[in-house]
Amino acid sequence: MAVTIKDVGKVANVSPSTVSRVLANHPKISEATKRKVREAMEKLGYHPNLQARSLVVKSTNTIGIVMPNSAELALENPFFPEVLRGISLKARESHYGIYLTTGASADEIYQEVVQMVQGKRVDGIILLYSKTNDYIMDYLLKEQFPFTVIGRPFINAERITHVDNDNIYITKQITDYLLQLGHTRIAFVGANMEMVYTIDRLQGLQQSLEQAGVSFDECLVIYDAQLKNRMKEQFSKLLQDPHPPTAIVAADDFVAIELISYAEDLNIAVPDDISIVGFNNIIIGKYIKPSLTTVEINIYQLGVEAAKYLLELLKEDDFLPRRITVPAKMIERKSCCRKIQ
Amino acid sequence: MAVTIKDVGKVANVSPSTVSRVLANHPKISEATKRKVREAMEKLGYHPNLQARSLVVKSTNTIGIVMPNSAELALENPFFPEVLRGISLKARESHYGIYLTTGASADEIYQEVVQMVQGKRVDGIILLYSKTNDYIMDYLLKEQFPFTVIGRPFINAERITHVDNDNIYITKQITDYLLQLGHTRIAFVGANMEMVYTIDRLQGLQQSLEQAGVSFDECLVIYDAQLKNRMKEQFSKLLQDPHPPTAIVAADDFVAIELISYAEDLNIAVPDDISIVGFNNIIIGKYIKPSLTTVEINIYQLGVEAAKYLLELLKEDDFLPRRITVPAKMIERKSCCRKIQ
DNA sequence: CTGAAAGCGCTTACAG
DNA sequence: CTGAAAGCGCTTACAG
Repeated sequence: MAVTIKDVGKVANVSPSTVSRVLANHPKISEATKRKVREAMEKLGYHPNLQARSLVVKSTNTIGIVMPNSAELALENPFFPEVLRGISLKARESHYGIYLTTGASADEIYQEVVQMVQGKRVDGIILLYSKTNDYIMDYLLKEQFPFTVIGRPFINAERITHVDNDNIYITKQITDYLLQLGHTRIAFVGANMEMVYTIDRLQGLQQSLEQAGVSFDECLVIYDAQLKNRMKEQFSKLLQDPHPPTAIVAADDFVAIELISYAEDLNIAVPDDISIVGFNNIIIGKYIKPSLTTVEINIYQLGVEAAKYLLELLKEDDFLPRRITVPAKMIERKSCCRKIQ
Repeated sequence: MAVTIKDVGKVANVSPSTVSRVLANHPKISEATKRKVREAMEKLGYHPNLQARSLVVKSTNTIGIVMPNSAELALENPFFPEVLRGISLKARESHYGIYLTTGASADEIYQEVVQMVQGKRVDGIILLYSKTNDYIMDYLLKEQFPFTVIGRPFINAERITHVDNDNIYITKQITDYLLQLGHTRIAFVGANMEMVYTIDRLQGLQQSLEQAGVSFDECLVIYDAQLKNRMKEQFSKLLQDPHPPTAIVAADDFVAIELISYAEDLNIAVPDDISIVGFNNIIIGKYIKPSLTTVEINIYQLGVEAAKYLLELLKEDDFLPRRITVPAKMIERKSCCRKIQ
């Protein structure tokens, strides 16, 4: 059915071995026979069967990407396509393909990863997120399977190559900024304590407050879990605190925009009554009113670096684990202002 | 190195053939030896090599997804993750994996598709978009390679299984709605004539106008190409028309939101001075002011159906091409109102 | 119910 | 510079 090296060998009057060698552009094959063989390929419309090659060379030239749980709406935000764009760039440069995980639950994802790894579907894996309690990472570590992580591994970080923003530092900067605007009651809304980046950001917040001698109030942290479809309620409750916050650090721009909308409904002015800052710098943040102060975390770059180092790791035997920090930067717009006394 | 069926055969005292058969849960193998073999697998941590299996059964159990050109920022919008969620669901149900195209240009994508197909990396393909001039579709058709399309194929639609909204109809409905609000000067902003869905939507607009005896003005169509970073300029130019539009159909919610923002800058009130309707029903549309009237196109469902029919197509030999229409529905919110005389 | 053999389409020492 | 042979890890007629 499909045309194989045998067929082109027959046409070119050489052995299959020779065909295989010109495929690899082996230096010891004469130009003459290379030409002859290539003509035959052309004529027959030959294309190598990648599966067969993979089987013998024990490498698939594809990298597996583990996406977050697709059941969650986390995917609505543009993190995913953007990081994929970055990964694609590097993968393409090295002629690697991309295989995707699709699981809707942590267990399903785990099963798929095992399949990828043991089924020899991919040469390496990029984990698109880092959770506190991740048996996928444990598994890959145990199998000594090549992988890199976007985010900070909660444990074994020194053994795992990962690329991340300095979430502690950038959130400290943001908080410093809010403090400097006179805010001392600063809430954190949308905290998902399963995600390591949340932990880091909260820590940055606390560090900043501590350094400024402002006490950190646990009540001002609104967790993701409490939020499920009840953000508005939680938000108005927050505002009824005897000492309500005058500034909010939102988990991401989506949360921020939602809060801004509720504020309007509740007759709270942003930024006059309450300052709000988001994360991720989604395009729309520029267009809403007030335009959103946020953090550019360079998602694309996170993808690029994660792929780049995975590929290096696949090439070198003596690759040492490392941490790559992608710069994040506050984008000051109009959703924060000086606290009004 | 890796454990193979030979190894488990040895441990279980059976031939490799038998191991292979219990792997396939072949009915003619006795329960006793099945148990024995499975124990051996367990003990050795055996996992089948999918590559090897694929090579002989000539099927990879993976579907290829052709994404739009990743160079464009089209990916910022949540269409992609959402459609992927739908495809994933069906793929997972049938134990299919997902292989992704990553090309940054049409040519690159074409090369990757050829690789997927000829390299036997995937069993079938889902095209995530439909363009007017698509040599990828021609190629797949010529190769008789199984594929489905999200969107209406511009040519050969009757030979290609595709899933789409009825873009003509829904846009006609939207336009009827605007007409009924008293608008007769209706612009269309962000038209990308390469995309078949744009063509259909424009057609729906025209049909509606025609039916209402309102003349269609070519000048009120603003093309994507003219828009590159100059939407604000184009928009204000549009408003300076002797007969400026009082309503706008935007190519998608992103464009709509951007327009709303510019309107504010230009001191034009939405919806009082100008009504705006978008497409896709992105989450944020609910939260901006004014909340966005838009069209729910059921992206997730588009993905589900595209995958479902691709899988059927792969199973049946006598599968007939068909068109699946996913319902779209206008979501009326606050960005449109009756024309003020 | 199970095994021996051939083969999927390629690569790669080994020889010459 | 090139070919014959073995082998990657599996499946599947064919036989018994």
